[in-house]
Amino acid sequence: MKRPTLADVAAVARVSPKTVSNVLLGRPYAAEATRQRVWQAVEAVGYRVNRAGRALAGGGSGRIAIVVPNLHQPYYAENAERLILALEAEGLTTTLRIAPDGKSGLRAVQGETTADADGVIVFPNFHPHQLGDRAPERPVIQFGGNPSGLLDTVVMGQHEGFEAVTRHLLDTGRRRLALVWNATESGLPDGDRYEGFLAGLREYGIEADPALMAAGSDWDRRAPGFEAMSGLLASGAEFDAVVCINDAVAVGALRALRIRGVRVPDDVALTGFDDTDEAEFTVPPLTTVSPEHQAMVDAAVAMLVERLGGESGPPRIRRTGAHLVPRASSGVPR
Amino acid sequence: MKRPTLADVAAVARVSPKTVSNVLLGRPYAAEATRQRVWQAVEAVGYRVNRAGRALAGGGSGRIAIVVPNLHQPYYAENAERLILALEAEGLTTTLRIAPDGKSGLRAVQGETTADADGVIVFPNFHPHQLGDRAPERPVIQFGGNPSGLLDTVVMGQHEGFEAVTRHLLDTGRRRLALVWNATESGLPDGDRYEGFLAGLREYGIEADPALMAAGSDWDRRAPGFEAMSGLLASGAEFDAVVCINDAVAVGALRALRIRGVRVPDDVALTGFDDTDEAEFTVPPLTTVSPEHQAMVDAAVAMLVERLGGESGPPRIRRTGAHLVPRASSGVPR
DNA sequence: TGCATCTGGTTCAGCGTTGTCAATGACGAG
DNA sequence: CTCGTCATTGACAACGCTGAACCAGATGCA
Repeated sequence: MKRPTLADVAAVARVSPKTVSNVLLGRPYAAEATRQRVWQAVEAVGYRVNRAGRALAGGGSGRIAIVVPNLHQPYYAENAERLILALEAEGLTTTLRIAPDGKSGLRAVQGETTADADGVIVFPNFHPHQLGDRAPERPVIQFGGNPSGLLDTVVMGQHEGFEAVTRHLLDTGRRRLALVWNATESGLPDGDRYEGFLAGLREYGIEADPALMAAGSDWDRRAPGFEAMSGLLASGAEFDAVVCINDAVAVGALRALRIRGVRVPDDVALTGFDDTDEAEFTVPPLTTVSPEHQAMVDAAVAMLVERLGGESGPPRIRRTGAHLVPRASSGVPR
Repeated sequence: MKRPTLADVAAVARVSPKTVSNVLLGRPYAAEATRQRVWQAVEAVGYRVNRAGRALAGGGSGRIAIVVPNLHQPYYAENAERLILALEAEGLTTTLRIAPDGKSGLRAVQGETTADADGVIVFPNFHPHQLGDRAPERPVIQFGGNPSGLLDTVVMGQHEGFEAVTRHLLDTGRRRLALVWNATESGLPDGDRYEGFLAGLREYGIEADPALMAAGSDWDRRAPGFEAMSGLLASGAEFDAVVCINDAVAVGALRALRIRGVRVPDDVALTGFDDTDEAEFTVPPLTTVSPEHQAMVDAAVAMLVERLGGESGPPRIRRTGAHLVPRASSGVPR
């Protein structure tokens, strides 16, 4: 009982294999009657394309590579899940590639490790300039991060999100806001998130205080969150709120605060960014910003499908919104 | 600049394409000198196999489908990551399939949605008897869960793990142990985990108390953990420890306890199972059981590779160990 | 010396699909 | 009535690779 092929369908529909192929691919110039016969025959024999054959013949594999730094961080896992489901809904199949460092991420984007895919969606962990100056041949969509001008990119509402969370803290009476950040090349915060933070402060006429900024070594939850927060506490700096670059870091920071006996939110308020599942279940639940992940996923998949459909032109940027999700970790002190 | 093919390599090595193929596949009967020439030529032209071609020709796609119910639950995400990396180390590529319910899980195992894979590793969320009575044609490895006798299965140390955690609670003075469980068909706890729990109690001559058992609706962290725990608290039952079926459930339970003002570990001890990343960062950190995930992953991949290598015979079972990871959530009350 | 066997390699066909291009037939225009 | 045109379909050759079968030369053995 072998798997049926195009020829089997063709025999039943009394047309040539090529015509079946044409109908399946939605090519024009196929009489309505033929079209129907073919689809019925497909049903009848239970045909499903052999991707390998199609790929060999030049029709594309229908496979998309999703490149993530890891899966143990909820942000990546949750969005990988959304992407896989959204791509499957488009009839595309997926392959997940783990690229822990910038180098492997780059190789994946450039096709070295993703040769069997028609397109790539990448969570960037490399610096854009490493891409060289020309775009890759296959469609590559960058999911989040700062746009480089080389790749189609979905940009989340980082600026407005951080502005909102900053204002929220100021609105609720906090005044000395610390920052727990990822390490950057310059050693100082930068990018849209920081700009949003500054914009929030500006509304209250407050200056950012470098003494209240701690950078972790990585985006991983433990290193930057726990250690950076511990360092900040040890420095003796005084603050009544902590803005973290993301939820993972905030979870680490929360633990550091706890160990030191600092009460959240009574002594300091704490906020994250991403609205991952775990944020709802920390103790206390974490105030965060929802970057509207589903909208990001939809935008990424839409751009990819357009590119696969032959759309050309310069790299595009799609922006999605972000909104504050206030929870107890930034509650008003008793 | 097309991608080089076998023929290109063959031209450089001055042999036939087939010989190149043989060398690449590690076939016997190839002179050492030829072998070397071929490998050098491969290097020289930068050849990498075209999987589509190989798959079409019957050589297998080298692709393994990993079937998980979801990725937002850390247990699945973390192990999917380990599996992907382990499989890549074997030169296999992976495709992740999300099967939220038993039905889709079943279809994935039976090949309906994983036709392009040479083998499958599945996190079971279906009942074994649904498989019918004959094993699938492709290698399928079951990762965790209860062995059915139909699939190669990696069994984690559930019994010993739950026995250990139960004894740990009893050793530290707890006496009335509640259970927050997943829903089963019978509505009562069952399986190795429950047996382990009972075995632990038995050592202290304590009977399990049905009034202290709460079943959630799902394995997802929110439903069973939070709701089941809330229900148990509302029932007025008295207990000084809570054994949860896994970390995710424990995280939900922790929140329910917190909301009710129950202190952990002062009023009640709380334990999980899985040793997911988040267990280390809850407040307080969660006592749990490590099922030695890496050993499970290694066993699963080893069995799969053996099967791909042509090994036949009846379904096998590989058991891995488990050990207690004591943390503050089961600390001795002050 | 003659024949079987082994070693190292080749030739050929075909896997299932699609692109190219040619073929068929109907139909309207001149 | 003939020809050109258009809509529709089919024949054929690839795509890159591997299995089966085969071949040439070297070796072993009686």
